[in-house]
Amino acid sequence: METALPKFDSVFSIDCVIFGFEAGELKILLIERNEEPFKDWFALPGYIVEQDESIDDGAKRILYELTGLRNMPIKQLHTFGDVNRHPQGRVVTIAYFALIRISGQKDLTPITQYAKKAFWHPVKDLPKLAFDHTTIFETAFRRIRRRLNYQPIAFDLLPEKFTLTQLQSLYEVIQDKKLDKRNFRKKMLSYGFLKELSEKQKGVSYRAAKLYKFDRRKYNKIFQNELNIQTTE
Amino acid sequence: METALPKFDSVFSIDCVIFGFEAGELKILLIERNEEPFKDWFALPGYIVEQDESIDDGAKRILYELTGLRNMPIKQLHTFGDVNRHPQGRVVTIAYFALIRISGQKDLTPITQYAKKAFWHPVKDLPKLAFDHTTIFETAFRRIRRRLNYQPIAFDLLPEKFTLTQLQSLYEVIQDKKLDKRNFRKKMLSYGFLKELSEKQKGVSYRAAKLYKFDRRKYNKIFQNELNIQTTE
DNA sequence: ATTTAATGGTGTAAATCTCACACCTTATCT
DNA sequence: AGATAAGGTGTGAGATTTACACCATTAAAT
Repeated sequence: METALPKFDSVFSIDCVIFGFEAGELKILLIERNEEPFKDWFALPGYIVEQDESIDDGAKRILYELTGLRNMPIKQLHTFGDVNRHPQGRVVTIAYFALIRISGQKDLTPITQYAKKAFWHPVKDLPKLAFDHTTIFETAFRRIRRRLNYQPIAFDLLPEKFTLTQLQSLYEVIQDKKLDKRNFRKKMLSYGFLKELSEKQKGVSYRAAKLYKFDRRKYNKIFQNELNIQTTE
Repeated sequence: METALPKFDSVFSIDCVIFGFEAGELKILLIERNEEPFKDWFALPGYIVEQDESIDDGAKRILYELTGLRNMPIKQLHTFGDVNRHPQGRVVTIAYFALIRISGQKDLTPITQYAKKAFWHPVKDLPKLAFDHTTIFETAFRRIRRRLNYQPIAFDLLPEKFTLTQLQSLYEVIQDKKLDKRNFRKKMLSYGFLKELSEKQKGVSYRAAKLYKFDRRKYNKIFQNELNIQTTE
């Protein structure tokens, strides 16, 4: 038996749901905890916020310390504040989420001892997570599913240069439904914010596809008039 | 000079942005504070959460105590956690919002001494508010503006029986643009969730309009298949 | 009784968007 | 050369969106 853990009196923590896309699968970042409670469990990267940092800054710092990912473009998701969500007392957690390129990231090395490791795990077939982290994940997943329809978030998950097939399969994975190839391409290209490159895909054992880039400047120009693109929420 | 206020060490508060519609104007509920800091200022109804209540419960309690409104259907908006947003120390605030019927509410009497009074104020021409409450309001307003396009939130603001003109003018006020009368009516009626009553408007000095009701059961039946209607976020 | 003022209530046609649907092309591998 | 695997393309039907103007009804004023 271990000694009782200290009790918290009203603290806030951050938990991050970081999405990535790799090998045709949507994944999130998990850590393996190295601390009680829930020692050795898998969990979302999260920790307690300091007194003298904003929650946004804290979220970035915590994500960095637990996973080695610096300065990620995270956004606030939702705050979870049930009385008994944390066994050590009153811990209200502010959840953040981000969609990032897995490919561009070096290794995931926790800077602190609180996590043994950090790793990508497919969202299909997630293990049981510590605390109420499964609920937090589900909230985040619902959010990006909806948001996919009105914000260009897919491009954050893809490599800088991507094929239309990759883009389509990402949409299919997030929304869990098949899309029609011709209609999908027609629509995507009609927006006018995809830049066709002269390069082609490499290293595939079949006809190589054209590569495209997302042109954010054009996107902003096109959609600046449409009612309030939300950027921080 | 007054004595220094006590310093807070990591507490959470709730602030509520409660929208109403009256006399053709969109309004929110404000209180006049009766406590330092910002004594005598106008502010969103808000206070500090207790140790033993969830943030959702706390939000309902606080709204009740400050305005006399019981058991409102509030939803979480966003959490504001800049370090210096509260002069007394670290107070992270979780903002909630709701859209309600002004007409059905009795008087707004604060139960606690912390507010001198509570009252409706048009969102056009809001006064300077305490803390970062202006920012919180703006976030809430952006949220409902967007949401109006995909959720039936307008009916929460209207009386139970309303005319199509009232409904249209509410849309126009929230989105700050004129809509075409024929197209608006055609579309609203095409959804099939408005029930035409046999009653007519009363007490107007011109031709009385037909009254309608929002039929939530029908709405749910019609939209149950459409990807995840978000209810709690 | 008539007029005025104010809002209620209605339809159509053009343009755009959405959706369903199938085959040839290109590159690589054997 | 043939097999394999994905790349890439167009059309027509139906639904939705948009622009647009006039008569009807009621109460109040004269």
